[in-house]
Amino acid sequence: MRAGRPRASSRDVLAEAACELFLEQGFEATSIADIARRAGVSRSSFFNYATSKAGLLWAPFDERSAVLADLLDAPGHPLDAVLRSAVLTFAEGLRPDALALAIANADAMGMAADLERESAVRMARIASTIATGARRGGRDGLSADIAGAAYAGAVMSALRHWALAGPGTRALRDVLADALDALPGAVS
Amino acid sequence: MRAGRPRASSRDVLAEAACELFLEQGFEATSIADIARRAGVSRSSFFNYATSKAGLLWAPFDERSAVLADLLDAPGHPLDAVLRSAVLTFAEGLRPDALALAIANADAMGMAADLERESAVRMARIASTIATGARRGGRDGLSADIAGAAYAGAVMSALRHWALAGPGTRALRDVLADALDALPGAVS
DNA sequence: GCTATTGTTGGACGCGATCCAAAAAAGATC
DNA sequence: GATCTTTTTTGGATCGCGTCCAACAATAGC
Repeated sequence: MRAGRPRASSRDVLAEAACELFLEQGFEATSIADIARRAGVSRSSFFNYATSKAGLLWAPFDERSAVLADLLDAPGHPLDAVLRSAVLTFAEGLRPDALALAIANADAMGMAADLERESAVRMARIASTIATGARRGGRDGLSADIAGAAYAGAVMSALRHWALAGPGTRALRDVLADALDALPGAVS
Repeated sequence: MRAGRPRASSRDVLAEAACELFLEQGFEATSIADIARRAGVSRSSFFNYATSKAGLLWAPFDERSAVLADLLDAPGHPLDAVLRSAVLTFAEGLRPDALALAIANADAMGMAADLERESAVRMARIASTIATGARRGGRDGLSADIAGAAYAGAVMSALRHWALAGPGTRALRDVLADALDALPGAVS
């Protein structure tokens, strides 16, 4: 066992409490103190589990994004097939339950504006990650940027469709695979 | 002449003052009060010219984005050629002087993180705008999202390259035209 | 028990952003 | 030129986010 005081809660508990409150009062009207109180921890402790109110639901996504970056940082020339498999691996370990709930109930939660901001940041981050990978694969800067953006668009589109259809319906990986299949020919 | 008290400043003046301070002290260390003071207006008045500290430099870009949305909202089926010309029109009226300065001096200004966030939001917004246009042009949702993201990636990549090369070097429109030429074949 | 380690807690702080009522500066009307 | 209307400015108040820190609590290993 690891030494030290055990954690009093978990990020999932925090995220669940947050979703409840977002549904009851809306995103804006819910303060960090509210979330912490419902989860049974102090406001200070909230920041041991998440860096911000908006980032709380995106934590699983961000962790997988770091994995994606590592995959594309490995030696070897990332061809299109490598990019595709890396993105699929990224999606396989991804289980963004609370985030899916938020996407599906964005209007009821008053989260449309926040989701736009936060998903935009993630999309750009993935685009940049893939672009640097594509550059290492020999592409010039411009088409690498475009390819990265296209891949990132496919990822976010798949995430949204998967969440709207209900996470139980299909595996996120499969939805994303379909999206990646649509990549060639999307810009003709 | 229009009735009422005349404006005491302008957004450009505010943006210029902001850039100076960002270079001197860094973005984080510069408060809105600082910017307003240097521009000779009160802190309250700052919000008559910009909605936020981060948005100040992006105001010209946002105005042209609204124009782009209007162009793609016009009747008629937006084919690829229409998308392309709309995006070029968007860029022609765009004169983001302060923004270009910030992009070129992002490190010296300590604006890397902020630029990532703000440009991500703009990129996603353009992607969404173009995606809805592409949908109206007959594409299915998925490839419309991908095409929108690819176009948006080209726009932001062109903006960055144009700013880094120095705004006097080439017209933004021409840089963007090259980027749009790279669209087909970027995802092969 | 003692110590090292890890987490929790409350409080204080600065800043971004919103809101509002009061005041100031212009044109319009007579 | 006095008054009215319109537009903008201004200061102050308020709220919440996010950071920082010192004190305290709980666990493992010795």
